[in-house]
Amino acid sequence: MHNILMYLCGMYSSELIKGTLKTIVLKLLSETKQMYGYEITQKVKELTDSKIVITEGALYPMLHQLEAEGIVTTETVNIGKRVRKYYTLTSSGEERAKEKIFEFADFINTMNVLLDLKPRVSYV
Amino acid sequence: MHNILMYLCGMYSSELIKGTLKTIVLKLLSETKQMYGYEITQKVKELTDSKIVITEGALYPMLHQLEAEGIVTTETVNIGKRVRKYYTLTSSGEERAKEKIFEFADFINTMNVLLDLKPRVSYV
DNA sequence: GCTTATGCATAATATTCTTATGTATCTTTG
DNA sequence: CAAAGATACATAAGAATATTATGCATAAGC
Repeated sequence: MHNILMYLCGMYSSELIKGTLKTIVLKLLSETKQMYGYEITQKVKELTDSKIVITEGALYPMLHQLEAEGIVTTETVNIGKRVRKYYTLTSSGEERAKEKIFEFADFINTMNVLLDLKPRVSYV
Repeated sequence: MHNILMYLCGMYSSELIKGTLKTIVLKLLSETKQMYGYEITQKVKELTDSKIVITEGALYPMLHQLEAEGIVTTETVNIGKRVRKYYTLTSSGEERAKEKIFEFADFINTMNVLLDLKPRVSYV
């Protein structure tokens, strides 16, 4: 279904989203301090009107990777009989988040030039 | 080298570029009517100050795929004893190019909201 | 009670790119 | 004039990153 409708029913062809997951996660964590996986998926869905939907099969391995790299630390909390795993940026993680967001803003500007889109994006 | 320097020496972490190759190629073809592969790699390098460098290992298979899908047609031209393969958008290819560029502009806007970047990008 | 939502996780597969390799001609430069 | 670099195509092996499918378990809504 490669027509105008696909943009109304809330999906990008998946290849575009590829590569932005880490940036999105780091941005959310840099704003909210502490989030758990499921919360991240819902927040992204909400903020993008379901245009970007993060799958759990992509998110959880990514979070584990960030933890292994020392970008985030985790805290497991019991909610009734269920478990919630909260993720928090380390100080090096906050640095990494800034870099990633700056990089993305710069990338967008480059793409705008290439595709004749306007105007430029700034991240301050 | 995850620091500010990597943005000056002209490289994005490769995952960002992933997914944008088809959009870039279709955009260039929609402007220049007729281009050959090597020309595309050089044009992108030039327009982006070497920030985006398309590798041949990615480009040629993509062009072949576009041809198989009827998005482009090819014309082989002899330059001396060498061969050049020119690619031209079909009419359905021109339609596809517009869709892809529109989709990307929309994606950028969504990401801007998500990442608190401003302002919005418009493609008219 | 049954369905949906919440919440974690992993494995198999698909997609898309990088890196490496191969072939061949043309141009520049010491 | 020989070597190096640029031009021009192509494909294969491997890496990275995502989707889809599956699994388990508790909580909430109807």
